[in-house]
Amino acid sequence: MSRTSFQGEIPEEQIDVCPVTATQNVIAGKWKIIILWHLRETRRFGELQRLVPGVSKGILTAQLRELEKDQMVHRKVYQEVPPKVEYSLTDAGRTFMPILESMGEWGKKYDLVKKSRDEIE
Amino acid sequence: MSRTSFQGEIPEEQIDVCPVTATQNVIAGKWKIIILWHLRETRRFGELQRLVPGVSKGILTAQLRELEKDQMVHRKVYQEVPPKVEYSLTDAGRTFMPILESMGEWGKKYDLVKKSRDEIE
DNA sequence: CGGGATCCCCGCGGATACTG
DNA sequence: CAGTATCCGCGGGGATCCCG
Repeated sequence: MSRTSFQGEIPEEQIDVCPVTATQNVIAGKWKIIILWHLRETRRFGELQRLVPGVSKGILTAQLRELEKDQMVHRKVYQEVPPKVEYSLTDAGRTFMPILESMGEWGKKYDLVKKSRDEIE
Repeated sequence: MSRTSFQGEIPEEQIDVCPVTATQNVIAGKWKIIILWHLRETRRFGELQRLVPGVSKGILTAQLRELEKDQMVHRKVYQEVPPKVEYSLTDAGRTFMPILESMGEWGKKYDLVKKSRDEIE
């Protein structure tokens, strides 16, 4: 009777066995991809907020904290007044850059395709 | 009638000028990446549901519909009983495959790094 | 300047039942 | 087999206020 598993039930050991899903989990979050993108270069917090249009402080902080926890982003605090914090990519974050660049390239071409199709319709 | 000028108005499509964000919008959705991944090969609906552990029929359908709308996935219906539907990648979907493969590769290495760090702590 | 703490909302995802 | 239709809940994201 306990042999049948319900939808949504996944054996613990099989969670994240798929590398693609593991990656998905890291970049899941409305702003994470664009944040990582702008972190090609070291950025200060306020700078980052200006670069990512539409995000609020609170959410930007939250997403950065998660990226930190996932060891994608490094946070450097300068003990001075007024406060200064710099965000940069970790090693793991840097190895992800080629993917982000590919996504950028793909996004450009995808946009062109979509627009040409929209003109037809 | 008073035609409102374009001053101050931002055309919808210029909001997403950033190609990376455009890509983000396409793959946003809990299951889309792993779905696309399994669509390297043409798959039937039920097959897809077995390959993506944890997703329900309804949600799987919804995500596939969105991918269809974004011209990433093609849906082929065979008019027969019992019903048979095959999903495959469109041209746009196929051009996205290299990125998914990179994500898979990255996910493997990322997993190793995380596990080695977890052992230390 | 770079946050933390709260409150709130809505929309995504999940469960179940039904269908051609 | 491959879906719809419907209800529901939860949590991610947003707004606002406060703070060192």
